[in-house]
Amino acid sequence: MVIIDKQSKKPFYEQVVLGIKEEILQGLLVPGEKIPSVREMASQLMMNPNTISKAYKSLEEQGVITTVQGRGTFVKELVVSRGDEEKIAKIKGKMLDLVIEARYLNVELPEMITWLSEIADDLGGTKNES
Amino acid sequence: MVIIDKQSKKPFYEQVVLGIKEEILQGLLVPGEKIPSVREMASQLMMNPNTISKAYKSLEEQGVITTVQGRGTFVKELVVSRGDEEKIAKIKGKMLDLVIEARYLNVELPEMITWLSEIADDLGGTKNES
Amino acid sequence: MVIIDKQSKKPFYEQVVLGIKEEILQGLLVPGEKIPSVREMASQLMMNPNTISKAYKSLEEQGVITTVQGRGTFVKELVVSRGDEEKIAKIKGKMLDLVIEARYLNVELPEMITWLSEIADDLGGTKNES
Amino acid sequence: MVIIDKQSKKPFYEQVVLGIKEEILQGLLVPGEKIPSVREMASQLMMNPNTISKAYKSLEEQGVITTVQGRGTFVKELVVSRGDEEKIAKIKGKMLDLVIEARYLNVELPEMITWLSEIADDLGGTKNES
DNA sequence: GTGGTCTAGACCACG
DNA sequence: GTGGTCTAGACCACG
Repeated sequence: MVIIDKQSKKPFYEQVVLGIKEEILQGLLVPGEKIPSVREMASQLMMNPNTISKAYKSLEEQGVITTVQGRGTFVKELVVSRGDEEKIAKIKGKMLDLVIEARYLNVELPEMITWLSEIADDLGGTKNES
Repeated sequence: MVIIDKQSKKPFYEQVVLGIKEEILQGLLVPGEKIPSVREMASQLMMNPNTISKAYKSLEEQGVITTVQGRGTFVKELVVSRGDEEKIAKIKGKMLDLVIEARYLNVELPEMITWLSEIADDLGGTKNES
Repeated sequence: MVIIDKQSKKPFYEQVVLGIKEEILQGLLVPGEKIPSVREMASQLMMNPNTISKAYKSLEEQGVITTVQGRGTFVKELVVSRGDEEKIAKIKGKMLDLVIEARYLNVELPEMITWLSEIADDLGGTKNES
Repeated sequence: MVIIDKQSKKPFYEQVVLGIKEEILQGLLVPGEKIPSVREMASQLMMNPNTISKAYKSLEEQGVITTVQGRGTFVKELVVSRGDEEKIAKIKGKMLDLVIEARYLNVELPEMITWLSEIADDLGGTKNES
């Protein structure tokens, strides 16, 4: 169940997108599985259906889910193909920003590596076999 | 010299803030050193002085630089004191988001650790001696 | 309702900041309560929205209010944690300045203590129960 | 000897004005005493003579010192006559601002009264007899 | 409708 | 010349 932080600066729809991706990586959602309809999800999370719709559209564009008219929305096979070097560069850039901010909070490299490992554990190991 | 990506989603003033913090961590700017005036920086980066002013204000609030009475703006002594656990938690959260996105680009943990190390090198190691 | 003294040397946005803090301490604004939008406040006080925005930003950085995704701005739970000795020292310094000026207006210590008490009363006593 | 904090936000000339008033209240400077010339003071404090000049002008307008052409600058008799209710109201207003800020740093009334007493002691008691 | 960002341009105090 | 404040007005993302 995706959790929305209403206090967060991150837009709701982005939180939904990331939350679903996280559940897939964790194996809580498996390929082929049906996810709640826009309206169901909206009422579950107490949010505006438009917001959920926006999130689902984004996930569909990213190839993470697929919508079948009148049937529902389903998790797609997780195929990740290395390739978009531009997107990877962006992530690296964001990582640099995080490291800069962390330094100013007196957090050093070894600790950040520990964080990474913990996060990777949370997501179910390097290889995610469901 | 701070570089601004006019295409980036990140606000200009935040890019300036991060850019200056980066230069300090790299030792390119040292405590006591004068940084360009608001107007100079604005013309260098082809931006409005108000935008630079906003960045400098933010840096001052964060204790990174200090402004002296019509004389200019200076880099402060770098004192980082562990403490703000709330901010640290936020960074951890952003790290999780990055890892999720990275996974979908087929980037795994070992590679991200390598990135971290490279970034840390770029910033001059754990202890930054100028 | 915050009152702005257009004659004052104190910047408008600082007056707004202090005015809102005062209303919170007085219990006129309670945690969770929505405060007027930037535009509303601007038109109420006959000021430019940018000025109000600056005040709200400052209050948010100070942890006094919080902004929620296009929904508005809300008063945060009032948590004051002793700690920033540097800021406390600054206030002490300002108090010294006030005492010096007061002396030159023939106002002595007992009278200033009376003022303090009156002010504290106005703010609802030591413990402010809403 | 007046001390100037070059880091302070308070204008240099105001620091000089307050510093001299403080020394008079403390009895370190007594009526009739000659204070250093603008140039002397400027070199002592390592400041621009224009800044000292501005401070002396302000003190003269306030009736604190008097300048005799070719003779020098002297401390005047300390006559404080209650009267300017407007100025007193301003000080009260600033006191309110200080109390608000103090509250947000978890400093309560009794502590502020202690501060006041300490400050009054530093200035040589309620009645300053030299 | 909400706040966030940015530009343009003006005026000000300080040194 | 320096930064600080303010207005006016524009455009944007989010919900």
